[in-house]
Amino acid sequence: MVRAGLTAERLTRAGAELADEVGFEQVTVSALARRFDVKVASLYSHLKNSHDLKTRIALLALEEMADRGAAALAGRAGRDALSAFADVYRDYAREHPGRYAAAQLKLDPGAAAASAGRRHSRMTRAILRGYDLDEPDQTHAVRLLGSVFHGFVSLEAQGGFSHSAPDSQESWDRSLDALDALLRNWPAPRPS
Amino acid sequence: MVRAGLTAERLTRAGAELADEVGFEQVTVSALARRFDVKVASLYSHLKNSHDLKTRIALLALEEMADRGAAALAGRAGRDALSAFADVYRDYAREHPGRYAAAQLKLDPGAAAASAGRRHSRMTRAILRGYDLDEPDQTHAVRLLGSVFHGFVSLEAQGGFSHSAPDSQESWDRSLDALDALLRNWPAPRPS
DNA sequence: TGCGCTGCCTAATAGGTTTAGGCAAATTCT
DNA sequence: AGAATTTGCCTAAACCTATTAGGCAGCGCA
Repeated sequence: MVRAGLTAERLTRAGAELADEVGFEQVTVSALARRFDVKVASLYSHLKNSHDLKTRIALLALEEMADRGAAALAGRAGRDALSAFADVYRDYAREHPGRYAAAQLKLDPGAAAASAGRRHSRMTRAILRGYDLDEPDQTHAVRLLGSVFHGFVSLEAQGGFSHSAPDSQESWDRSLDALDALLRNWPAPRPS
Repeated sequence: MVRAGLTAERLTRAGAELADEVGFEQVTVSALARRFDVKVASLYSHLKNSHDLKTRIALLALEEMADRGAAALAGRAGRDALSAFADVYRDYAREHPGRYAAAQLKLDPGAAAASAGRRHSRMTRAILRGYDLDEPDQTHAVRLLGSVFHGFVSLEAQGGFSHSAPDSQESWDRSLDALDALLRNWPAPRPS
């Protein structure tokens, strides 16, 4: 009986591929076992449970996006950096829809702390170095940017923008123009 | 044997409550049957299948949000309308996390057409009447607003903004300030 | 060469999904 | 009212996923 050579890492990678193929929802310990031509129970020596698998895929996706983000930011600033960084999320979601969905998993505090979440917010903050914002406006802007990136990408993936003109690519470009203009001219809190 | 009086509508409403209580992921035909103290198979005269149930909950959530949105917009314009409308999504997601999650379900074309999706985009467009935007910028702005609303609310729900100052409420207010400023001063496409 | 650890297996339990077919309650007709 | 019919919930069964317990064989090392 030849051993399959299972490890948590290989399972996670295969799980990520599976997610991209059939959707993150359909990622199942059983399907993964089938893919390795192995009995389901065998996976439980490497994974705590199904949720553990999903969490690992989420962490992988967050790392991969962070890596791409870092590469995109290298040597860029201002609107250039903004655009390149934003495209990282959009492109990643298009190439790896299952992984992107995984990254939206609500992580428990332990996993969240071990995740690339901090890298993401640090990189977003780095983009703002090209603009003139002090705390706490910088944090507000980080959150706004994150919201736009995630919101646009996920509405687009949901099909929210399809079947209606103009092309969503155009809206993406113009939204980034708009964010760039906004960051260059960040408004003071309005008097309440 | 007393009849339970099941209907698709009652099941949908109960499913929505269940979603808010235990999370949309955990909404299951079995759990719903338990809640009505009825055998699982009985639900299949009212629901095509599990996916049908989820779709109905999603449609309900979209309708409810659209209703609230319409109420919020009545008699308001400009920044007031923007703020009230945005709060509809955020408040709804906080009051009804399971329903809000349901509303993110990717609908098949049939369901999407029958959904309140169009109402949502028409209302968002109505907000822009308080600003001076022509097509196609209006469409771009509609999409950007939708992205911010959904993105912020869902990152917040995921816990993305917790455990770090400042309060996410503040970022929400300032983001709306920013959007208001942006819409008042929507930039032309930058020369490429 | 044999010892032990590790990795994958069999077996079993529990719960969710879905279909087929039955009986009784509710509704309609005479 | 009583009979006929429709409808609603049930039993039964097949199948899938998740998870745990315990077994045996291969591989690494002495």
